[in-house]
Amino acid sequence: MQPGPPKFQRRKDDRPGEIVTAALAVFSEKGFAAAKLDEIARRAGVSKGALYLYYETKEDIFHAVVKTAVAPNVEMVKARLEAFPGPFGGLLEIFLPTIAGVLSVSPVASIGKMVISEGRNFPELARYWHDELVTPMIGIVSGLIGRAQDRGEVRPGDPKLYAIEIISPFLMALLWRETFVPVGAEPFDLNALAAQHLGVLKGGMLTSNPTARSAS
Amino acid sequence: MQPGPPKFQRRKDDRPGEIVTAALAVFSEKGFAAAKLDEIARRAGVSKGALYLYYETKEDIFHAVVKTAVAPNVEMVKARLEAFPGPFGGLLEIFLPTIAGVLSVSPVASIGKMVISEGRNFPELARYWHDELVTPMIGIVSGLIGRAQDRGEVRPGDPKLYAIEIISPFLMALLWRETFVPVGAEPFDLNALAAQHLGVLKGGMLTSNPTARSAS
Amino acid sequence: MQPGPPKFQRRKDDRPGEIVTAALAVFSEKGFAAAKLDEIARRAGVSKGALYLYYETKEDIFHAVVKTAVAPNVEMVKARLEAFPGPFGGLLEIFLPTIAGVLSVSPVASIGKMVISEGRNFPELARYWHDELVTPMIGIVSGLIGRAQDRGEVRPGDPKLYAIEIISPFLMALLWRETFVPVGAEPFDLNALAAQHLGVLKGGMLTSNPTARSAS
Amino acid sequence: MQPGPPKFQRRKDDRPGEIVTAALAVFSEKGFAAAKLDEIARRAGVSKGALYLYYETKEDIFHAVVKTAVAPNVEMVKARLEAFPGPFGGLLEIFLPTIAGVLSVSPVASIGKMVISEGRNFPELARYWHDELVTPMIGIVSGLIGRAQDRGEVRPGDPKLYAIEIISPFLMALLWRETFVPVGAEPFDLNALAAQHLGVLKGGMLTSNPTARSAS
DNA sequence: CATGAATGAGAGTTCATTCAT
DNA sequence: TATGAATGAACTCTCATTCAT
Repeated sequence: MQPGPPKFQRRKDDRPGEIVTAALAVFSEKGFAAAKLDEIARRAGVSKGALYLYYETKEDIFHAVVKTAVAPNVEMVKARLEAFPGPFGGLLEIFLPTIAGVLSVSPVASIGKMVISEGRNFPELARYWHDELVTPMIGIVSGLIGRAQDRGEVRPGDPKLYAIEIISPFLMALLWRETFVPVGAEPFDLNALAAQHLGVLKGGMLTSNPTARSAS
Repeated sequence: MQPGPPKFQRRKDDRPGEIVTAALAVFSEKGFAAAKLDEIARRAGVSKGALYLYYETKEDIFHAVVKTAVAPNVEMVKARLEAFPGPFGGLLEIFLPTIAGVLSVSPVASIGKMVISEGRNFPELARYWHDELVTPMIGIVSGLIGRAQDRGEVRPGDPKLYAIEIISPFLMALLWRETFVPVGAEPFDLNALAAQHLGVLKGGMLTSNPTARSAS
Repeated sequence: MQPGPPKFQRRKDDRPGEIVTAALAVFSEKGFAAAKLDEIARRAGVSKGALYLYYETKEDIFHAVVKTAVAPNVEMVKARLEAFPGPFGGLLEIFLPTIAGVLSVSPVASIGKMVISEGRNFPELARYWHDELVTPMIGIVSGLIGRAQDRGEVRPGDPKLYAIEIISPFLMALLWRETFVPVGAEPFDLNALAAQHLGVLKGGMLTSNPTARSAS
Repeated sequence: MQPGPPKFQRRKDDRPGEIVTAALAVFSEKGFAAAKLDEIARRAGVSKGALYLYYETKEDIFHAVVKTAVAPNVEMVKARLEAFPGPFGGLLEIFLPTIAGVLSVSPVASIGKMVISEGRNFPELARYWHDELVTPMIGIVSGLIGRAQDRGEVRPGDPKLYAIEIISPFLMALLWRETFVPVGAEPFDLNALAAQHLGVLKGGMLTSNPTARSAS
């Protein structure tokens, strides 16, 4: 009789992390309701009962998954954006490809789609994302745009709507990837999108003579 | 009271239509899994058993709902877009506000969100939408853009990506409305968005001298 | 292929009654926690799911069972007791055997034991029984005793404590039957108990000269 | 500090006793099924796993609790009762208040209620209590009554039923306290009950001239 | 066609019990 | 001995689907 893997396994305190990782995968594949705790447990390598050592309910696990994506990101992005030295056009040149890259690898994308999908049934989560991630992000970008307008770099217009302009093609590409690529659609080339989007924004959002700004 | 006509045959007997209408409301409020057939039947004014006289399963009803939005729209939009006489810039001027208007009232918006939300669990639906609605629409717009590029009205670049550029802010506004407005967020002013978006596209996508080269 | 019993059976409105009857049996045999809905359903001849067409939760079924015993009894007993024409001693002669008889056949006995057993975990039920059954009953009996004292038939003393005296041997016999008889103990002869109890009460609670009462 | 005695051997190491004490509290508050081993362990100040070093199963702990109450009591009570010198009436005068006192403080009361509540599910325990505690007690009292009858102190009648008469009001008061007092009912004054009960028994059970026939 | 009571498989959750440490 | 993280069987409850009427 081979000893095989022991029935009871390690009991580390990275269990919550493993569970959240497994849950993220299952929730984002199936949605909240269709996700089975059995499968989350299996993928996390624990028994179903073990989930309840760390989380109170299925919904609680879902909350943990959604909140995972938020905390570490906002401050870092804010710091990097606000520390950028050059003009707004230069910032776009740097950051559009960065967004494209982040969306390709980060779980933020999957989680964002989950928030969109399940927001109606979990208003607290929608509110949490709105308050903790989306509003701050838009605030940061709007602020940068407003200051760029003061400097004459960006045309007149509502900075929030400009922020939407900047982000929305990436959101659409993300949803495309999650929705239509699995059924055979061609995925968008995020780098090409970033490049072409940069062109549109330079031509349509920035002023043609950025040197006209009041203080050089 | 004549015994001739059987009572009054109370309505056009558009039971399937009534069921789909009720189902659209419930599915878009709750999502597929959380929608109860009891509620759909109640809103449709029929018994739960009656649903099964017209549809085989819950999923079947969902399919019917999703397909509803597609058929009548594509051909009409295509006809109107391709019949537009003026230059591409003029077309944008007309159609951006139209898109804004349609998204405000049409069920296409709700259904689109449903497709995004539930696509993973119902690949046939994702494929159906992709094949029947999204791809044709993008094809139409890409075609217009391509011809406008031939006429020198639109800058060089991938017409499909330009199509994304055009649509994506409206998609984002729609998702914003469905996701964050219910938890207290400010909705976007779709008309203002259309106006500002038009400005960006004119500056960033169109050429400044469209008549420059009539034939390439 | 024999038709056999149809899979779906009658749908009368005496289902609640059948369920409560089955539930009474199971709850009183096993206690609340150890009673399985599977068994209640099986004994009621319905599926597990059918229970939920009539009751919201297991606890709800338990409530229904407990309340069953109360309503029809109090008023009837009160009427009969208060309509009794003769002296208190005669009333005891009639009613002690009656109590013995009722406890032998009525579900009140089982339910009473359930209330005692589960009262801690279901305070509402304890309160309900206290308010609706026990307190009224004791009130009635105390009232009779008080008036008998006024007539000089019953010795001085707290009428409520006398009421306890009257009832308690029957309660004890009931609990004996439910607790020890199933493991082989000899059951009490309720009639003999009633007779001997009557003797004790006549000698120890009633006055020796009932004719001394003020109004004869 | 001498290295001799190993540390201080912190306590008498009466773990089983501590566990039983904790378990008594939890079982009598919640009943068997609703009692959680987690809570017993917590109250006993040990880990959940430690319970299994001393007892095989939850049921085993329950057994230990129930048996606790029995052993030390029977012999002592028997000795004291049988050593009582005076007539039966005098014995009642002494012992009724004693019973009242014991029921107020001893865990026997709680355990007795547990046996009543859970007896159906644990027949061995019912049998154990019946055989080891209840039957002996009733035997002792019946014997005393029988001898008192022989001495002409107690009226004719089944001694066992007289024993029931004597005890049952206290049992009822106990169950009242456990069941209805927690939901707001007035508790019985056990001393008043003992006094009034004594009066009833003297009048209804004892003869008026105990010395009449010394030997029958 | 239409009803809605009834079904039963399947889900989330609990908790006595086990075992690696 | 002692711990407490981990297990997994069992339970209550839900709801899409079916069928007697």
